[in-house]
Amino acid sequence: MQSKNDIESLVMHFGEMGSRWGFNRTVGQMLALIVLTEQPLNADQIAASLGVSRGNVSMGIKELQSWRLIRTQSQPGDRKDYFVPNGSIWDLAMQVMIERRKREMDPTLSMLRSHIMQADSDDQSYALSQMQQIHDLLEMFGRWFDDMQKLNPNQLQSLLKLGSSVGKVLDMKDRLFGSKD
Amino acid sequence: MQSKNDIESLVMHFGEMGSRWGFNRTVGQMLALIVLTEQPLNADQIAASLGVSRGNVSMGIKELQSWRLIRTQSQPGDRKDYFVPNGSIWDLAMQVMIERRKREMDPTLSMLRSHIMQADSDDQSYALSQMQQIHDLLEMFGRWFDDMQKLNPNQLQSLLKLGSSVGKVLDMKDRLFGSKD
DNA sequence: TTGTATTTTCAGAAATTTCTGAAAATTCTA
DNA sequence: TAGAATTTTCAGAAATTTCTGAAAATACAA
Repeated sequence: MQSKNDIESLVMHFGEMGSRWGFNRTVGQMLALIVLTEQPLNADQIAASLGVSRGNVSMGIKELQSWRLIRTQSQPGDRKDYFVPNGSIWDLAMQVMIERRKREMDPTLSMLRSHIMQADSDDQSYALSQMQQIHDLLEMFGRWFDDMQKLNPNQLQSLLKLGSSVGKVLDMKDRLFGSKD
Repeated sequence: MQSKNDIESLVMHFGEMGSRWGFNRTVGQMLALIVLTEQPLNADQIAASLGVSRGNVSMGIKELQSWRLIRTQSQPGDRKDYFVPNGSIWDLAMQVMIERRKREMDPTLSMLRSHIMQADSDDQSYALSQMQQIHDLLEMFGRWFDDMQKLNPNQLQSLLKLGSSVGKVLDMKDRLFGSKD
Protein backbone atom coordinates (compact mmCIF):
# COMPACT_ATOMS: atom_id res chain seq x y z
CA MET A 1 0.00 0.00 0.00
CA GLN A 2 1.91 2.94 -1.36
CA SER A 3 -0.72 5.56 -0.67
CA LYS A 4 -0.26 5.46 3.12
CA ASN A 5 3.24 6.90 2.76
CA ASP A 6 2.02 9.29 0.09
CA ILE A 7 -0.54 10.68 2.45
CA GLU A 8 1.96 10.91 5.25
CA SER A 9 4.52 12.88 3.27
CA LEU A 10 1.96 15.24 1.81
CA VAL A 11 0.55 15.81 5.27
CA MET A 12 4.04 16.72 6.47
CA HIS A 13 4.51 19.02 3.50
CA PHE A 14 1.21 20.83 4.14
CA GLY A 15 2.37 21.22 7.70
CA GLU A 16 5.57 22.93 6.62
CA MET A 17 3.74 25.13 4.12
CA GLY A 18 0.95 25.90 6.57
CA SER A 19 2.46 29.08 7.92
CA ARG A 20 2.98 30.45 4.42
CA TRP A 21 -0.70 29.89 3.72
CA GLY A 22 -1.92 31.66 6.83
CA PHE A 23 -2.30 28.88 9.36
CA ASN A 24 0.03 26.90 11.59
CA ARG A 25 1.67 23.52 11.17
CA THR A 26 -1.00 21.43 12.86
CA VAL A 27 -3.82 23.13 11.00
CA GLY A 28 -2.05 22.56 7.70
CA GLN A 29 -1.53 18.89 8.51
CA MET A 30 -5.15 18.50 9.54
CA LEU A 31 -6.37 19.99 6.30
CA ALA A 32 -4.19 17.68 4.20
CA LEU A 33 -5.28 14.66 6.21
CA ILE A 34 -8.97 15.44 5.84
CA VAL A 35 -8.67 16.23 2.15
CA LEU A 36 -6.72 13.07 1.32
CA THR A 37 -8.77 10.65 3.40
CA GLU A 38 -11.90 9.30 1.80
CA GLN A 39 -13.58 8.47 5.10
CA PRO A 40 -14.82 11.21 7.43
CA LEU A 41 -12.49 11.51 10.45
CA ASN A 42 -13.27 12.34 14.05
CA ALA A 43 -11.11 14.45 16.34
CA ASP A 44 -9.57 11.48 18.14
CA GLN A 45 -8.54 9.88 14.87
CA ILE A 46 -6.97 13.12 13.73
CA ALA A 47 -5.10 13.53 17.01
CA ALA A 48 -3.82 9.94 16.84
CA SER A 49 -2.83 10.21 13.16
CA LEU A 50 -0.85 13.39 13.65
CA GLY A 51 0.44 12.62 17.13
CA VAL A 52 -0.84 15.84 18.66
CA SER A 53 -3.04 16.56 21.65
CA ARG A 54 -6.79 16.46 21.61
CA GLY A 55 -6.93 20.11 22.63
CA ASN A 56 -4.76 21.14 19.72
CA VAL A 57 -7.07 19.31 17.32
CA SER A 58 -10.07 21.04 18.82
CA MET A 59 -8.48 24.43 18.17
CA GLY A 60 -7.46 23.39 14.67
CA ILE A 61 -11.00 22.36 13.83
CA LYS A 62 -12.25 25.75 14.94
CA GLU A 63 -9.67 27.40 12.71
CA LEU A 64 -10.49 25.29 9.66
CA GLN A 65 -14.17 25.94 10.19
CA SER A 66 -13.56 29.68 10.41
CA TRP A 67 -11.91 29.36 6.99
CA ARG A 68 -14.97 27.34 5.85
CA LEU A 69 -12.67 24.56 4.65
CA ILE A 70 -14.23 21.67 6.56
CA ARG A 71 -17.66 20.77 7.85
CA THR A 72 -19.09 18.11 10.13
CA GLN A 73 -20.82 15.03 8.87
CA SER A 74 -22.62 12.96 11.46
CA GLN A 75 -22.12 9.22 11.33
CA PRO A 76 -25.21 7.14 12.17
CA GLY A 77 -24.86 5.43 15.53
CA ASP A 78 -21.92 7.55 16.72
CA ARG A 79 -22.11 10.64 18.85
CA LYS A 80 -18.70 11.93 17.78
CA ASP A 81 -18.35 14.68 15.19
CA TYR A 82 -16.85 13.57 11.89
CA PHE A 83 -15.16 16.00 9.52
CA VAL A 84 -15.02 16.23 5.75
CA PRO A 85 -13.80 18.84 3.25
CA ASN A 86 -16.34 21.57 2.59
CA GLY A 87 -16.63 20.96 -1.14
CA SER A 88 -14.40 20.03 -4.08
CA ILE A 89 -10.72 20.93 -4.41
CA TRP A 90 -11.84 23.84 -6.57
CA ASP A 91 -14.25 25.01 -3.85
CA LEU A 92 -11.53 24.82 -1.22
CA ALA A 93 -9.07 26.79 -3.34
CA MET A 94 -11.67 29.51 -3.93
CA GLN A 95 -12.44 29.59 -0.25
CA VAL A 96 -8.77 30.03 0.66
CA MET A 97 -8.54 32.95 -1.74
CA ILE A 98 -11.71 34.54 -0.37
CA GLU A 99 -10.48 34.29 3.20
CA ARG A 100 -7.01 35.52 2.41
CA ARG A 101 -8.40 38.51 0.61
CA LYS A 102 -10.49 39.24 3.70
CA ARG A 103 -7.52 38.92 6.05
CA GLU A 104 -4.73 40.36 3.92
CA MET A 105 -6.31 43.09 1.79
CA ASP A 106 -9.50 44.36 3.38
CA PRO A 107 -7.96 45.73 6.60
CA THR A 108 -5.34 47.65 4.66
CA LEU A 109 -7.88 48.92 2.18
CA SER A 110 -10.11 50.33 4.89
CA MET A 111 -7.19 51.87 6.76
CA LEU A 112 -6.05 53.60 3.57
CA ARG A 113 -9.58 54.72 2.80
CA SER A 114 -9.93 56.45 6.15
CA HIS A 115 -6.54 58.12 5.87
CA ILE A 116 -7.31 59.43 2.43
CA MET A 117 -10.74 60.70 3.46
CA GLN A 118 -9.34 62.57 6.45
CA ALA A 119 -6.56 64.23 4.44
CA ASP A 120 -6.77 67.96 3.80
CA SER A 121 -8.03 68.55 0.31
CA ASP A 122 -4.91 70.60 -0.45
CA ASP A 123 -2.51 67.93 0.80
CA GLN A 124 -0.28 67.11 -2.11
CA SER A 125 2.33 65.23 -0.15
CA TYR A 126 4.23 62.36 -1.69
CA ALA A 127 3.05 60.03 1.08
CA LEU A 128 -0.61 60.74 0.38
CA SER A 129 -0.17 60.20 -3.32
CA GLN A 130 1.54 56.87 -2.67
CA MET A 131 -1.30 55.87 -0.32
CA GLN A 132 -3.81 56.79 -2.99
CA GLN A 133 -2.04 54.58 -5.50
CA ILE A 134 -1.89 51.62 -3.13
CA HIS A 135 -5.55 52.15 -2.34
CA ASP A 136 -6.59 52.29 -5.99
CA LEU A 137 -4.62 49.17 -6.82
CA LEU A 138 -6.07 47.19 -3.93
CA GLU A 139 -9.55 48.35 -4.83
CA MET A 140 -9.11 47.33 -8.45
CA PHE A 141 -7.90 43.86 -7.46
CA GLY A 142 -10.71 43.50 -4.97
CA ARG A 143 -13.36 44.47 -7.49
CA TRP A 144 -11.88 42.15 -10.08
CA PHE A 145 -11.85 39.33 -7.57
CA ASP A 146 -15.51 39.92 -6.69
CA ASP A 147 -16.35 39.96 -10.36
CA MET A 148 -14.54 36.69 -11.03
CA GLN A 149 -16.67 35.04 -8.40
CA LYS A 150 -19.78 36.08 -10.27
CA LEU A 151 -18.67 34.06 -13.29
CA ASN A 152 -19.86 30.51 -13.32
CA PRO A 153 -17.12 27.92 -12.79
CA ASN A 154 -17.07 26.99 -16.46
CA GLN A 155 -16.53 30.55 -17.62
CA LEU A 156 -13.88 30.96 -14.95
CA GLN A 157 -12.06 27.81 -16.00
CA SER A 158 -12.14 28.77 -19.64
CA LEU A 159 -10.79 32.20 -18.78
CA LEU A 160 -7.95 30.61 -16.82
CA LYS A 161 -7.14 28.24 -19.65
CA LEU A 162 -7.28 31.02 -22.21
CA GLY A 163 -4.20 32.58 -20.61
CA SER A 164 -2.43 35.38 -22.39
CA SER A 165 -4.42 34.94 -25.56
CA VAL A 166 -7.07 36.83 -23.63
CA GLY A 167 -5.03 39.82 -24.79
CA LYS A 168 -5.96 39.08 -28.38
CA VAL A 169 -9.62 38.66 -27.47
CA LEU A 170 -9.55 42.01 -25.68
CA ASP A 171 -7.93 43.69 -28.65
CA MET A 172 -10.58 42.18 -30.88
CA LYS A 173 -13.36 43.46 -28.65
CA ASP A 174 -11.82 46.93 -28.68
CA ARG A 175 -11.60 46.90 -32.47
CA LEU A 176 -15.19 45.80 -32.82
CA PHE A 177 -16.78 47.99 -30.20
CA GLY A 178 -14.21 50.63 -29.29
CA SER A 179 -12.39 51.03 -25.99
CA LYS A 180 -13.94 52.95 -23.15
CA ASP A 181 -10.76 53.57 -21.15
CA MET B 1 2.09 68.72 8.95
CA GLN B 2 -0.49 65.95 8.90
CA SER B 3 1.46 63.54 6.75
CA LYS B 4 4.04 62.71 9.44
CA ASN B 5 1.35 61.02 11.53
CA ASP B 6 -0.16 59.49 8.43
CA ILE B 7 3.12 57.85 7.60
CA GLU B 8 3.63 56.70 11.14
CA SER B 9 0.27 54.98 11.41
CA LEU B 10 0.54 53.33 8.03
CA VAL B 11 4.01 52.12 8.94
CA MET B 12 2.56 50.58 12.11
CA HIS B 13 -0.24 48.99 10.10
CA PHE B 14 2.16 47.48 7.56
CA GLY B 15 4.08 46.12 10.52
CA GLU B 16 1.00 44.38 11.88
CA MET B 17 0.06 43.04 8.43
CA GLY B 18 3.63 42.05 7.65
CA SER B 19 3.34 38.49 8.86
CA ARG B 20 0.20 37.91 6.80
CA TRP B 21 2.10 39.02 3.73
CA GLY B 22 5.05 36.73 4.30
CA PHE B 23 7.51 38.85 6.21
CA ASN B 24 7.92 40.01 9.80
CA ARG B 25 6.91 43.17 11.58
CA THR B 26 10.12 45.10 11.09
CA VAL B 27 10.36 44.18 7.42
CA GLY B 28 6.77 45.31 6.87
CA GLN B 29 7.47 48.61 8.63
CA MET B 30 10.63 49.15 6.63
CA LEU B 31 8.81 48.61 3.37
CA ALA B 32 6.06 51.08 4.28
CA LEU B 33 8.61 53.66 5.39
CA ILE B 34 10.63 53.39 2.19
CA VAL B 35 7.55 53.46 -0.02
CA LEU B 36 6.00 56.48 1.69
CA THR B 37 9.16 58.55 1.97
CA GLU B 38 10.12 60.58 -1.05
CA GLN B 39 13.79 60.81 -0.10
CA PRO B 40 16.05 57.75 -0.25
CA LEU B 41 16.82 56.49 3.26
CA ASN B 42 19.95 54.95 4.69
CA ALA B 43 20.05 52.13 7.22
CA ASP B 44 20.75 54.39 10.19
CA GLN B 45 17.80 56.60 9.34
CA ILE B 46 15.53 53.56 9.07
CA ALA B 47 16.77 52.19 12.39
CA ALA B 48 16.22 55.54 14.10
CA SER B 49 12.75 56.04 12.53
CA LEU B 50 11.51 52.64 13.58
CA GLY B 51 13.40 52.42 16.89
CA VAL B 52 15.03 49.08 16.08
CA SER B 53 18.63 47.94 16.09
CA ARG B 54 21.04 48.46 13.25
CA GLY B 55 21.50 44.72 12.89
CA ASN B 56 17.79 44.18 12.50
CA VAL B 57 17.65 46.75 9.73
CA SER B 58 20.54 45.06 7.98
CA MET B 59 18.65 41.76 7.98
CA GLY B 60 15.46 43.48 6.87
CA ILE B 61 17.22 45.07 3.93
CA LYS B 62 18.49 41.67 2.85
CA GLU B 63 14.97 40.31 3.04
CA LEU B 64 13.42 43.15 1.06
CA GLN B 65 16.12 42.81 -1.54
CA SER B 66 15.48 39.08 -1.82
CA TRP B 67 11.86 40.01 -2.60
CA ARG B 68 13.21 42.56 -5.12
CA LEU B 69 11.13 45.27 -3.48
CA ILE B 70 13.89 47.80 -2.81
CA ARG B 71 17.18 48.73 -4.40
CA THR B 72 20.11 50.93 -3.45
CA GLN B 73 20.62 54.38 -4.79
CA SER B 74 23.97 56.00 -4.08
CA GLN B 75 23.94 59.58 -2.93
CA PRO B 76 26.80 61.73 -4.24
CA GLY B 77 29.33 62.54 -1.53
CA ASP B 78 28.06 59.90 0.93
CA ARG B 79 29.45 56.43 1.40
CA LYS B 80 26.29 55.06 3.00
CA ASP B 81 23.83 52.98 1.00
CA TYR B 82 20.50 54.64 0.38
CA PHE B 83 17.35 52.66 -0.37
CA VAL B 84 14.37 53.33 -2.62
CA PRO B 85 11.41 51.23 -3.85
CA ASN B 86 12.27 49.05 -6.80
CA GLY B 87 9.70 50.54 -9.17
CA SER B 88 6.15 51.87 -9.07
CA ILE B 89 3.42 50.69 -6.71
CA TRP B 90 2.19 48.49 -9.55
CA ASP B 91 5.67 47.00 -9.99
CA LEU B 92 5.93 46.26 -6.27
CA ALA B 93 2.53 44.58 -6.18
CA MET B 94 3.46 42.37 -9.13
CA GLN B 95 6.74 41.52 -7.49
CA VAL B 96 5.01 40.49 -4.26
CA MET B 97 2.72 38.21 -6.25
CA ILE B 98 5.62 36.69 -8.17
CA GLU B 99 7.56 35.97 -4.99
CA ARG B 100 4.59 34.58 -3.14
CA ARG B 101 3.79 32.27 -5.99
CA LYS B 102 7.38 31.08 -5.85
CA ARG B 103 7.28 30.51 -2.10
CA GLU B 104 3.70 29.30 -1.66
CA MET B 105 2.82 27.35 -4.77
CA ASP B 106 5.95 26.09 -6.51
CA PRO B 107 7.23 23.84 -3.70
CA THR B 108 3.85 22.15 -3.35
CA LEU B 109 3.47 21.78 -7.09
CA SER B 110 6.82 20.03 -7.44
CA MET B 111 6.18 17.78 -4.46
CA LEU B 112 2.83 16.72 -5.95
CA ARG B 113 4.41 16.22 -9.34
CA SER B 114 6.97 13.80 -7.98
CA HIS B 115 4.38 11.87 -5.97
CA ILE B 116 2.14 11.50 -8.98
CA MET B 117 5.00 10.42 -11.23
CA GLN B 118 6.13 7.76 -8.78
CA ALA B 119 2.67 6.31 -8.30
CA ASP B 120 1.90 2.89 -9.73
CA SER B 121 -0.01 3.27 -12.94
CA ASP B 122 -2.79 1.12 -11.56
CA ASP B 123 -3.11 3.14 -8.36
CA GLN B 124 -6.69 4.38 -8.27
CA SER B 125 -6.68 5.46 -4.63
CA TYR B 126 -8.76 8.37 -3.45
CA ALA B 127 -5.65 10.11 -2.11
CA LEU B 128 -3.89 9.98 -5.45
CA SER B 129 -6.89 11.32 -7.28
CA GLN B 130 -7.14 14.22 -4.81
CA MET B 131 -3.44 14.93 -5.26
CA GLN B 132 -3.92 14.93 -9.00
CA GLN B 133 -6.72 17.47 -8.69
CA ILE B 134 -4.70 19.77 -6.44
CA HIS B 135 -1.79 19.47 -8.85
CA ASP B 136 -3.88 20.31 -11.90
CA LEU B 137 -5.44 23.29 -10.19
CA LEU B 138 -2.11 24.69 -9.05
CA GLU B 139 -0.66 24.16 -12.49
CA MET B 140 -3.56 25.94 -14.15
CA PHE B 141 -3.22 28.93 -11.82
CA GLY B 142 0.54 29.00 -12.32
CA ARG B 143 0.24 28.95 -16.08
CA TRP B 144 -2.42 31.62 -16.04
CA PHE B 145 -0.24 33.76 -13.80
CA ASP B 146 2.74 33.39 -16.14
CA ASP B 147 0.51 34.29 -19.06
CA MET B 148 -0.80 37.40 -17.34
CA GLN B 149 2.74 38.62 -16.94
CA LYS B 150 3.23 38.39 -20.68
CA LEU B 151 0.46 40.92 -21.25
CA ASN B 152 1.58 44.49 -21.36
CA PRO B 153 0.50 46.56 -18.34
CA ASN B 154 -2.21 48.32 -20.33
CA GLN B 155 -3.81 45.08 -21.47
CA LEU B 156 -3.57 43.78 -17.92
CA GLN B 157 -5.18 46.86 -16.46
CA SER B 158 -7.98 46.79 -18.98
CA LEU B 159 -8.58 43.13 -18.22
CA LEU B 160 -8.76 43.91 -14.53
CA LYS B 161 -11.17 46.77 -15.09
CA LEU B 162 -13.31 44.68 -17.40
CA GLY B 163 -14.24 42.47 -14.48
CA SER B 164 -17.03 39.98 -14.88
CA SER B 165 -18.09 41.37 -18.23
CA VAL B 166 -15.14 39.37 -19.48
CA GLY B 167 -17.65 36.54 -19.36
CA LYS B 168 -19.69 38.21 -22.07
CA VAL B 169 -16.59 38.78 -24.18
CA LEU B 170 -15.65 35.13 -23.81
CA ASP B 171 -19.14 34.01 -24.78
CA MET B 172 -18.97 36.28 -27.81
CA LYS B 173 -15.61 34.85 -28.85
CA ASP B 174 -17.01 31.32 -28.52
CA ARG B 175 -20.01 32.20 -30.66
CA LEU B 176 -17.85 33.73 -33.32
CA PHE B 177 -15.06 31.18 -33.45
CA GLY B 178 -16.33 28.16 -31.57
CA SER B 179 -15.07 26.85 -28.22
CA LYS B 180 -12.09 24.51 -28.08
CA ASP B 181 -12.76 23.09 -24.61
C1' DT C 1 -32.86 14.59 37.04
C1' DT C 2 -28.08 11.85 36.98
C1' DG C 3 -24.37 9.91 34.80
C1' DT C 4 -21.58 9.32 30.68
C1' DA C 5 -19.60 10.75 26.36
C1' DT C 6 -17.74 14.37 23.96
C1' DT C 7 -15.90 18.90 23.11
C1' DT C 8 -13.89 23.26 24.49
C1' DT C 9 -11.08 26.17 27.12
C1' DC C 10 -7.04 28.07 28.80
C1' DA C 11 -2.85 28.45 32.12
C1' DG C 12 1.49 27.34 31.80
C1' DA C 13 5.26 24.76 29.10
C1' DA C 14 7.64 24.14 24.91
C1' DA C 15 8.97 25.53 20.49
C1' DT C 16 9.85 28.93 17.26
C1' DT C 17 10.73 33.44 15.56
C1' DT C 18 12.53 37.86 15.99
C1' DC C 19 15.70 41.14 17.83
C1' DT C 20 19.90 43.15 19.92
C1' DG C 21 24.47 44.58 20.03
C1' DA C 22 29.16 43.67 19.91
C1' DA C 23 32.62 41.55 17.06
C1' DA C 24 34.04 40.39 12.40
C1' DA C 25 34.11 41.43 7.71
C1' DT C 26 34.05 44.52 3.99
C1' DT C 27 34.70 48.77 1.49
C1' DC C 28 36.68 52.90 0.63
C1' DT C 29 40.17 56.79 1.20
C1' DA C 30 44.42 58.67 1.44
C1' DT D 1 49.27 49.82 3.11
C1' DA D 2 46.90 51.60 7.30
C1' DG D 3 42.97 53.18 9.20
C1' DA D 4 38.33 54.94 9.22
C1' DA D 5 33.55 54.26 7.77
C1' DT D 6 30.09 51.16 6.89
C1' DT D 7 27.77 46.78 6.69
C1' DT D 8 27.05 42.01 8.00
C1' DT D 9 26.92 38.26 11.05
C1' DC D 10 25.39 35.56 14.67
C1' DA D 11 25.15 33.96 19.77
C1' DG D 12 22.25 34.63 23.12
C1' DA D 13 18.07 37.35 24.94
C1' DA D 14 13.41 38.66 24.34
C1' DA D 15 9.04 38.23 22.31
C1' DT D 16 5.65 35.60 20.19
C1' DT D 17 3.30 31.56 18.78
C1' DT D 18 1.97 27.00 19.36
C1' DC D 19 0.96 23.05 22.10
C1' DT D 20 -0.37 20.14 26.07
C1' DG D 21 -3.38 18.19 29.25
C1' DA D 22 -6.39 18.60 32.95
C1' DA D 23 -10.50 20.94 34.31
C1' DA D 24 -14.80 23.05 32.84
C1' DA D 25 -18.53 23.10 29.82
C1' DT D 26 -21.79 20.99 26.86
C1' DA D 27 -24.71 17.39 24.84
C1' DC D 28 -27.14 13.49 25.18
C1' DA D 29 -29.36 9.08 26.97
C1' DA D 30 -31.88 6.70 30.26
